[in-house]
Amino acid sequence: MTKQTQTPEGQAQDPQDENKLIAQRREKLDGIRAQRNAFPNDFRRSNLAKELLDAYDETDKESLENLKPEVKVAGRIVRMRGPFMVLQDVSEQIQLYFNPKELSESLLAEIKGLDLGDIVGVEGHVFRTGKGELTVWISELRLLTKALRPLPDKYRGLSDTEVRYRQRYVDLIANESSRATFITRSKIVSSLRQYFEANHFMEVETPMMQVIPGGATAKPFVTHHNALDQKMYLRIAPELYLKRLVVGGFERVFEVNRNFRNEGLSTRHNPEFTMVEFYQAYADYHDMMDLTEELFRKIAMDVLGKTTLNYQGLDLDFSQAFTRLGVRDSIVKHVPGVTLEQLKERESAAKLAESMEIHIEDSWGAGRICMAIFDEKVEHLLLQPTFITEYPTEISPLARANDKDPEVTDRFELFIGGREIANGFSELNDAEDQAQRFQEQVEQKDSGDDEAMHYDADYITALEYGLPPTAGEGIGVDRLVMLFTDAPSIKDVLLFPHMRPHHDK
RNA sequence: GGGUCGUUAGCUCAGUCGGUAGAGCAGUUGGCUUUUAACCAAUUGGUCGAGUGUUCGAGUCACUCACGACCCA
Repeated sequence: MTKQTQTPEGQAQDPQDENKLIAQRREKLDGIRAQRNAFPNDFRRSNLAKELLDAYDETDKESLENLKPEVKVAGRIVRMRGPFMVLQDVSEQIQLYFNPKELSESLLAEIKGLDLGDIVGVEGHVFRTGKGELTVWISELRLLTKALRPLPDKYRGLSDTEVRYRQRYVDLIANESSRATFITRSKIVSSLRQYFEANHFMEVETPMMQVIPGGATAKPFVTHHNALDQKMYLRIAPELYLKRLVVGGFERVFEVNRNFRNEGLSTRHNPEFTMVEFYQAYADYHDMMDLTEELFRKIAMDVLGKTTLNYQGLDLDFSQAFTRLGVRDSIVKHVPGVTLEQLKERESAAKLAESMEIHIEDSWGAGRICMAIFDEKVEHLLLQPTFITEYPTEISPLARANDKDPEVTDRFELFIGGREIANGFSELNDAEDQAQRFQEQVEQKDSGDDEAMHYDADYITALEYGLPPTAGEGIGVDRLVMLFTDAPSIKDVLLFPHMRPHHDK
């Protein structure tokens, strides 16, 4: 918008901040400014690079010489080699060629003044070079935007992870693999939407800023509404709002959006992350598990064209039915020497946890102790897609208790590659039971658990109007994308991951 | 929060035992002009993350801090 280096007096503000490469480019830009509009916006292209590469894929050199298709392309110059340049647009890269002997002096000067990173509009005809590469023979070229900063290494790209995350725009210019990751992410989200829409789910948007944060056990971010002089929270989950909508009669709803949890950062956690959360009336958690399998297969087919993939060396197959296993059964299966009997009573479960050096609290029941054992000993072993079911009621305050065993709920979590990917359950739709469970959460909060839930009176009121028997689920989109893009860190699938700010600049 | 490793030119990286800071790419100049990391010749470019200390002398050793990566909790 403004010329950063120039004060009104024309003095350089911060000369030592400018390296020589940038200074040279600024000089070129000043020269252009003196002659004409340096940032014209009247060039319109006729074709994307990929359209041309596809259209003439099978056309040989001679046929192209007869056709001489006239085209206009636009994009960023990412490589120069003698009379050749490579232009990169959103779709692909295409080579440009100029013959210095046939060009006007002014056009030759325009080309000579180009730097890597500049954005140009080109007119010319498509031909094939001696080596067979489809190329646009430049007859006209205009600089559309001067790039003031040099690009990373043309061959090795940008590998500094910190710069890749902080300056994603540079990463996207320089690294094809990064572009591919985010294109895949977009396809996955699109595929999700298609699936839910095809199955008569309605997409909705519910509050991201909430007065009572609910729907999950997590620490929220706190903010403040000035006009209302009111404390507000960034949502930790949309769950309670989505179920209000099912009460209202929207029997199938879904939302793809951000949640915010005030936790540490890791290769699996970002403070804001994307979930798709969905609810279906007249369905139970078995239906949700079936739906999940179907959804994963669709996404795999849409994104990869097959139902198998390799994640960080691990072969995954979504075509087979996912294993379904209770929490206790999974412990018995994966931890040698543990019996089902040991896990049923609090006393024996606590003893077992102690022998494993797993920290437990006095207030915890057998179920919660089992979860601690599961988290420590089993979760990371669940590599192939596995639904773990029978979550204890004491840690599932929004889930429907099992009809036969009220100590556990009709809930599941999906694990793939040793990580939690999804969480779903038959919803608790008994308003009185829900009120009591909220009350227990409040007691836990009072006794120091800052992740425990608030009492949401309006949600109870909604349930009192009647929530039809419903099941719901949330799937972590970032972790899903990690699987499909073989990304080791969540930061690789977030365009702008949260980074600690630099202080010394 | 703890541990390990990293931070050197615009980018990617070397830098030996503590003794004048290097390469490739990018840039500049010239040549070449249907190349493929184009090529040939010449050449510019450094607050060695920040700071303190040890030393005659620190990119190098010690400590503190910042940021990042990985592992652990």
